[in-house]
Amino acid sequence: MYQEFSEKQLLIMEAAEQLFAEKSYDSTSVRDIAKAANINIAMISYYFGSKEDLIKSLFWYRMQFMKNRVTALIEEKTISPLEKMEIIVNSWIDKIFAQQSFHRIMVHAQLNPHNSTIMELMNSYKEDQIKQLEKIIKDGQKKKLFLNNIDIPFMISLNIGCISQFILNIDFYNKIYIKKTDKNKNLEKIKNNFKSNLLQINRNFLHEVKTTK
Amino acid sequence: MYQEFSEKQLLIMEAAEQLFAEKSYDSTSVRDIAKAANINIAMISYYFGSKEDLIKSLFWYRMQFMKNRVTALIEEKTISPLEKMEIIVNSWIDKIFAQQSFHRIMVHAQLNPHNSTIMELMNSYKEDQIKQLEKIIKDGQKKKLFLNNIDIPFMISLNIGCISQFILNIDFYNKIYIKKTDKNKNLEKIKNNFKSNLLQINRNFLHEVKTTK
DNA sequence: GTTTAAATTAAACAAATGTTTAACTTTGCA
DNA sequence: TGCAAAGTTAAACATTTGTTTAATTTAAAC
Repeated sequence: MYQEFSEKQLLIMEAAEQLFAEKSYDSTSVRDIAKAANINIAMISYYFGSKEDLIKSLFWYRMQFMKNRVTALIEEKTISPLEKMEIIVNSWIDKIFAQQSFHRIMVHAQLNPHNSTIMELMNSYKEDQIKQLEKIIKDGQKKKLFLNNIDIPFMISLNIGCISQFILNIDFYNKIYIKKTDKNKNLEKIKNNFKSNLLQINRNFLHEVKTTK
Repeated sequence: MYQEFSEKQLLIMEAAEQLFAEKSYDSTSVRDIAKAANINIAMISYYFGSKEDLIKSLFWYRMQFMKNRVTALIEEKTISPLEKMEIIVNSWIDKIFAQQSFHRIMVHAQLNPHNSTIMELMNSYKEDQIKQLEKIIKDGQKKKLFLNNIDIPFMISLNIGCISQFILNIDFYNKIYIKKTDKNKNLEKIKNNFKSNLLQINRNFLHEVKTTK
């Protein structure tokens, strides 16, 4: 199932995405979307069929970007399992940072699943993520680089939860940083800082020796 | 501002809580609540004034339970900073596990803030949590037990995010555990397992030496 | 320039929403 | 027993919701 979207459709989808992220799907009316996209209400039904089909299209569209295509990387033999893990975690952070609005909508959809199509898209995405990390960890365990008693479900909820929480409260944490360091860190700095922290956590958990500083 | 609730009010609030957690505040109609609580629609306005005031009351009621009263613990001199940190983190996990439905509503409210009263209740709760952890960490640093360059905002998003993610997807992770260990762990076991994992993470991050096993 | 399809519009539609009304039952107390 | 307050009810209220209609404009093809 491949789908192209016209410019007009993309315009509507992007207006809807912003509103869904701000006020949730349920609290956003088609009239809100029409106003934001500067189009007539009827155009939403005309182009997508219904409000429900609009968010389905949005999920389908954004998921293409979110999905990782890293099966080649995982099989790669010149890169160590630890480096692979770091590449995966980094790509998670990059993608979620790049798609903050959509990520909010995803969290919302996960919290209150009201559409099976969307759930299926998200579950397949989640399972992909888990399989990636799992393969790498098991490979590292086989090579005696990682501990054997790693709690993989925990490790995944640790990573996903931590990234998610940080994104959803980025303004809040930025405010704390300003209060502490007395200067406004820009987003890129915050992101890199976050990355190195999370990677350190993962290395420790996998039993890499801590590089004291 | 102290407030008591009658049995009837509690009945309505608990029915509403369940529905809000399942379908979100916006997707739950007063008719849904009335049906679930087995009362007439008008009773919600009668007892609470409005649907909005109902959820405000619910927040006020549940927040009393969520709030920690541990200032005494923090000042306590016979308990080490590390032990204090573990007590705090454990109490977070216990409380969120005990109030899963309400916790979902809190996450929702955080994602889509639509009421300033609720936001204020939640922010004061969040700030309390942060101050607790911060005091303990700074005390540990002064006593040379913890590293000095601890990123406290990161550590908080790590803990809160990880707990939150785990709770919201507990069915999902339980399914993974069943697939892996081939037996259904009960909730208490899962919780204790989660606790020891998260505490280990925190100890590592604070620079405690890893207790290899 | 005419014709045909696509795009756009304002208006209307039924259904669902939160809240209020006004009538009634029940309860507690003198 | 009588009475006032509290509790409860079904019905009605005005809005808002997503969607459809039917008419009109725009665009492209011949």
